[in-house]
Amino acid sequence: MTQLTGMAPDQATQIYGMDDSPRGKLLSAAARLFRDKGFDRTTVRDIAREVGIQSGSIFHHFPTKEDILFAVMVEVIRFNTDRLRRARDAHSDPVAQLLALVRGELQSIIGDTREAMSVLVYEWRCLSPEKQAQTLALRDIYETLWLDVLNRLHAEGYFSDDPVIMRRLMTGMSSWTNTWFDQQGSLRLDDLARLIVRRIVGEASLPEVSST
Amino acid sequence: MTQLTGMAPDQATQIYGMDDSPRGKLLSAAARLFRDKGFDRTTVRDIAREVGIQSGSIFHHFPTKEDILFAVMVEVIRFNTDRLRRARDAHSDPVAQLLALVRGELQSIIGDTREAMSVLVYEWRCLSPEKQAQTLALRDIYETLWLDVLNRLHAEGYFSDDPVIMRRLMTGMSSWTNTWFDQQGSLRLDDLARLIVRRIVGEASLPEVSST
DNA sequence: CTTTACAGACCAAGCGCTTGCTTGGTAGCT
DNA sequence: AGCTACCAAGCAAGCGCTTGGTCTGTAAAG
Repeated sequence: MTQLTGMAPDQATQIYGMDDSPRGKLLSAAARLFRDKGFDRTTVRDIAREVGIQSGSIFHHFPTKEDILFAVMVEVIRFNTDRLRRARDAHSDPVAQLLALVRGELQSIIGDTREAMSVLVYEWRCLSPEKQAQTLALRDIYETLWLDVLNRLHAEGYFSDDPVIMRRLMTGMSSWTNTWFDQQGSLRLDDLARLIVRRIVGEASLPEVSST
Repeated sequence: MTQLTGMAPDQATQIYGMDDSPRGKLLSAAARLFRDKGFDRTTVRDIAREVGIQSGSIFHHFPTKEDILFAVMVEVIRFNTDRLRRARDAHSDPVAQLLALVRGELQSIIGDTREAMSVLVYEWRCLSPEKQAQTLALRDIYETLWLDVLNRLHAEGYFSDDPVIMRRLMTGMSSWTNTWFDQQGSLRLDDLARLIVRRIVGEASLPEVSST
């Protein structure tokens, strides 16, 4: 009666980028719990209960609890790097590209992958140094996407300050939104994205139409 | 031989705003450990070892481990609210006031109280709901300081967007600096403050002289 | 078309260790 | 005499993880 594969245990509260295999469901549940209670306060028994199996059965899928956290992080970085790459490639104008990047990042932070993203920010130090290094390598790819666009904007005179520092200020603005942005509120994600871009390129003309 | 009061156990690595009483030393050590390892991964035995006493003796000063975390947070909010109030009162021009606030906040995040401040951001959910509410009340006072100045700037036409949202973007930029700012690096804290203020009020004239 | 083999998904029980915290008592200062 | 600061020992609970076994679906072998 309790084969996980064949049935929907509670609701299929599944996080984007994670499939509906036993492993994927485990990752979705773990991501949500890690976000809500933190990695350390989440027990393997919690995760097991959420998915509907015994705590010991977790270790049929992952060697350690830390590996679950690691898998969540790797999965979400990969997924969002892809998303950002697609968003950028949809435009040629660098301002439009920056707007697309911001929109994509906001989507990941307050949209479909918000659980896993906030885990990425807040549970970083729960990883062993080796796994931290591996995650960092993936993050570098992600950051290169940003710096390419920002460097071009800088070269074309859209702003005068150091692009690296501008990116850091943007990261701060974006990642903090997970503490206050209300999906139901009157501020639309797209408007917020424009607001942030305007902090960087000033009141220069922003394209009117929006696209994915 | 091991009375904590009468001797310096390691070095007096003491955090601003916390005195050199047994309680104060405990809080300083705890803040640093909480920052480095996180609240949950820090054991009362860790804190005790750092201070040079037995783990059980901790509970002569605090009823529970959570109360240590709570005390760290209350102490640092109080200290930094005072600092910001003084910074604001040193100026009458609203742009200069905003700059002073940003400088003060950066000082708290990457300067003297950086350990305790990052605990405030990252270990928030380790508090019980009641204690969270108490801390929130203190934070409201802190935030009112900001909104008063931002509202005035808004009214005087220095920027056109919602002051509340501007403050949130600023909070993000500021708090994120604790992940990247290098005290030894070439970027001075004061320059960073000006950079941030310029994101809000644009290229409007910033005062040249700096003051505490 | 059955039989046999096997791997993936899971259970029931529990081991060894760490954790926050308690208890009962002592040393020194005022 | 009493208070503050501490020690030495240890308890109960919870933790990550292990072990040995069961069930089920799939697929090749006979």
